[in-house]
Amino acid sequence: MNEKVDTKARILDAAEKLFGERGFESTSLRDITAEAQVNLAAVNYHFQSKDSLIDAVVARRIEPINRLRLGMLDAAGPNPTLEQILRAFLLPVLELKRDAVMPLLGRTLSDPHQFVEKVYKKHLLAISERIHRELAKALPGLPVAELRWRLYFAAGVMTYILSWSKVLPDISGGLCDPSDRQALIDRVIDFLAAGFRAPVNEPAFERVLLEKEG
Amino acid sequence: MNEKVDTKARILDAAEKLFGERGFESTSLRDITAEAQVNLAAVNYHFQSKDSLIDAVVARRIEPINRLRLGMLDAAGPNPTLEQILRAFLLPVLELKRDAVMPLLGRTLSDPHQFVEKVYKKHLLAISERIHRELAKALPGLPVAELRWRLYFAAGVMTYILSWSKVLPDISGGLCDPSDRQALIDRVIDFLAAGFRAPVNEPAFERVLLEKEG
DNA sequence: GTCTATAGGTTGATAGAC
DNA sequence: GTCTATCAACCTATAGAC
Repeated sequence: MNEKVDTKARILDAAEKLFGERGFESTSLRDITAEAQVNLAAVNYHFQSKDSLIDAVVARRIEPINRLRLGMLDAAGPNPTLEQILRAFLLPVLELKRDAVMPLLGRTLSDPHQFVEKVYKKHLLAISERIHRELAKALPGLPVAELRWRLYFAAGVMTYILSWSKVLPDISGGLCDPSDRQALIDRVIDFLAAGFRAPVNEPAFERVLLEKEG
Repeated sequence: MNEKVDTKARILDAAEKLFGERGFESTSLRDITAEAQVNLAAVNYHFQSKDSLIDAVVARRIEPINRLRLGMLDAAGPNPTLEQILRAFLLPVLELKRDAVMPLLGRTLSDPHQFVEKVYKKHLLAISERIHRELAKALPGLPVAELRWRLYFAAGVMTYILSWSKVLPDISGGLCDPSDRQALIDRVIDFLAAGFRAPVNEPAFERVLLEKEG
C-alpha cells in the first residue's frame, strides 16, 4: 500500500512491455527499472528475483484468460459446438486490449526452454485437458491422437498470431491487419474448424491403429 | 583447409545444437566452444562476431530447405494442386534428419526481434511470394487477403511443430509422436488443406471489401 | 519502501605469443 | 590456425544508510 503510482505495478507493466519486445533473456533488470522509472533495487524488493518477476508477469495475463475461457465453455452448455469451443479457446487471447500483452504471450508460448514446467504444467495443462474433452464430445468420430494433434495445430496458429501481431501488417504489405480483432477471430475459427472437420486419411489412421496394437 | 576434423564445422554444429536447445541469447560463445571442444578465440577467428555466427548457423539450414521447396514446386508443373503446394512447403522442413535442426528453426521462426530483417527478408520473402502465387492459382476464388492470412496460419502450424518437437511426446502423454515424419506430414497437410478450402465467411469478406474502398 | 554503492560473476571481443 | 591472457562492459543480487 503506497501513495505513489504503485511501483510494483509500474515494474510489471515495464517488464511486460520489454519482455514482449526483446524476450526474457535479452531484457535486463536495468532495462526494466529504466523504463518504469524506478530504482534498480526495487525489483528485488518487490519480487525476489528476475525469475520470479517473469512468473508474475506471465501469471498476471494468463490466469484471467483461462478464467474467461472456462466461463465461455460453461456458458455454452453441456454440448458446445466446435465453433463455440474454438471461440472460447481463442477469443480471450485474440481480443486482448493492451498492445503489450500479445507479444508477451507470444514469447511465453514459443520458448520451449523451461516453460514446459513453468508455464504449461502450471497454467495450461488444466484448460488444455478441458478443451480436449469438449472437442472429443463435439467430434465423436475423430481418433483421440488425431484430435490431440489438431489441438496442437490450433495452438500453433494462435501462438504465431501472438508472436507476429506487431510486424504482420509490415511483412504482408498491409494485406493482413490484426487490429480488426473480430474479423481476425472469425477468420481463424473458420480456418481451424474446417481443419478439425477434415476427414482422417486412411494411411495415417491405420498407422495409429497399428501402433496401438504394437 | 585443415588436417583436424574441421574446427569451423564443429563450431557450427555445436552452435546449432545449443541455440536450438537454449535460444540465441542464452547461449554464450563459451558454451559453444566447450561443446565443440575448440578454443574460445576460434569463434572470432572463423566468424567475426556472435551475430555473424548466428547468421551462418541459420543460413546453413534454411537455404537447402528453400532449394528443395523450389525444386518440388518446379517438378509439380505449372498448376500444382493445393496438396502439392503444401507438401513442397512442409516436407523439406518436417523431414529433417538431424535432431538439432528442428529446434533451431523453431527458435529462428519464433523470435520476432530482429529476425524480420535478418531472416524473413533475407531467406523467406522470395519463397513466401512464390508459394503465395501458386496458392492463388490453386484457389482462384479465395480473396487475396484471406489467402495471405491462411498462409500465415500454415506457417504458424509448421513453426509450432518445430519448436515443440522435442517435448510433444511428453506433454501429450505419448499420444503425439513427431518421430513418424511421414504420418505427421500427411496429418498436417490434411488439416491445412481443409482450412485453405474453408468457405469465406460473409461478414469477414464484406469487411475486407469495405476496407479496400476506404 | 526507496535509495547508493558494490560485490561477485559472466559476457563478447581482442592482442600477441607460438 | 590455435592458444593464453586479459579488457571493458555488462549482468543479477544484496548490504546498509535514510
